[in-house]
Amino acid sequence: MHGENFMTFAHTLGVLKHHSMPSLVQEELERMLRGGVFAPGDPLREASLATQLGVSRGPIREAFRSLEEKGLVRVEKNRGVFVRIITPEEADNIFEVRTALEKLIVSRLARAPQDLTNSGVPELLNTAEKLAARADFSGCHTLNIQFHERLAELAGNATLLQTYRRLVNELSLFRQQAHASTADASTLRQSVVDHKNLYAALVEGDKRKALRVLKLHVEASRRRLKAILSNPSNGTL
Amino acid sequence: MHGENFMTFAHTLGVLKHHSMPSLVQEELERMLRGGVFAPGDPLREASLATQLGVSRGPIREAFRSLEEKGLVRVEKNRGVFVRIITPEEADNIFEVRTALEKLIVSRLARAPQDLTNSGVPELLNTAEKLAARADFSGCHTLNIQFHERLAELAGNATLLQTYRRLVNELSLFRQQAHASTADASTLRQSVVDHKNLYAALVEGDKRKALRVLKLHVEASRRRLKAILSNPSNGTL
DNA sequence: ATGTGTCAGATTGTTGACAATCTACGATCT
DNA sequence: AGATCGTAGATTGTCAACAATCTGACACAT
Repeated sequence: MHGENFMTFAHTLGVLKHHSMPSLVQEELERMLRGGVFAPGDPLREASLATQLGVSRGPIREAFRSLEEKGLVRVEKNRGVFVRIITPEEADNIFEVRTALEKLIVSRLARAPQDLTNSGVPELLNTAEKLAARADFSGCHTLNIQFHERLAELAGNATLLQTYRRLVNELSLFRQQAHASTADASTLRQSVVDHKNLYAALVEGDKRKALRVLKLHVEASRRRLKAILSNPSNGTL
Repeated sequence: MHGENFMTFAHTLGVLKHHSMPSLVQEELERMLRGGVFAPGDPLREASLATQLGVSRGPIREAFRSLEEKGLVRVEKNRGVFVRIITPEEADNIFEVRTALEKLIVSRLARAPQDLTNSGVPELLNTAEKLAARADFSGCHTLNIQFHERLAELAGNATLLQTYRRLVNELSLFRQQAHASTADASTLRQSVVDHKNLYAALVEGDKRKALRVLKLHVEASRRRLKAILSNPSNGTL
């Protein structure tokens, strides 16, 4: 009880100490953008957001600058900032770069399999498997994304992780825009299988095999992306 | 004469139309950061920069946000923003990611050699060769960087280009910090030779050869980076 | 009808002032 | 002497007001 209070206290203390108002605003806006609160191309009005979030326009404008650099919004001088519209072609570009980074992630991990012990990845995969069986598609999809993110963390290269996150962020914006549902049972189940195979290859330190599994996994994803490209509404990423 | 005036007019018009004050401030600060006006870890004072650049603190703060996201400065709440210090280990991390991107760049170009026609790359390389012969090390080094940048542009993937630029930017900050001189004759000459070989392989569409040349080129760079890592002062990138 | 000019409202761009916080220095106490 | 506290100056964080710009509608001329 006491400890719990202390934890929350320490947490709020940390928030106050390190997170400035603009960065909190930025995080909230990112949540809203990823969550699909805004439609693609929608204008983000400074005044409205300011009153909505209980701050003045200054912090909002600062957050906009970060979000622009992150590729989540587009800024037009004297006109406003808008939710970035990611075309299927751009999504494909982002996807290609992300793939290059994932190759690097897998290469690094296969070279240092000991980093995977006590990483919590097997538990993650088992949970994902259960959720897939239970037909909890949204939850399973979240865990699948977490799997890749976790590997990026474990690769032990901060720049790699940061760059990877940036691209995933942009892709999630596209996913939102494309109304890509995540409710395809066989796709999700296959993803979990791929992930298990990939992880197995990594703990064995078998780099070639890991890269081969990754390649197949990524190609399947890309096919689904291409499918969305040809049929704009309704798809599965 | 008339046309010249029109060009400059159109240019200033474009600047006024698309570049806001904060973005101009940002570009100027980037120039200063890359140019080594500040020492690593130096604080960037809002008030001083504001008067120096003739604007108020608002635009400065907005520019800071972009620069932070770009990885050029570090922001500490209530303490200020500081020129980012890139450790040799971080530089190595950045270098590794950049290498992964360059592989992708080379792969794409080898797959579409027609994009290289009328790209101005051969002229670039010839000029670099002349400058190397003339012992204009700084100029040659600039052209060598332009060569890689040009390839990144020609690869035809906007995300790839943007990500690549970001990493090169951070590395140039490190180069500045490490006092890495660019005045090594044999290194520069070898770089030009590597670049010519790489370009030749690309126009032939020989992907395997291009990747092999790139690998050797990059490994040489990495060796120089490692040398700096062990002997902090004075090195050549 | 089409195009042009003007004007009001809305929105962004910028500024200066004020509040909150940090830093450095010196006074005070042990 | 050394440590601690408190205060003054400097610096960042936030805000509200003002200026510049854009948008859309309406009147007017062609």
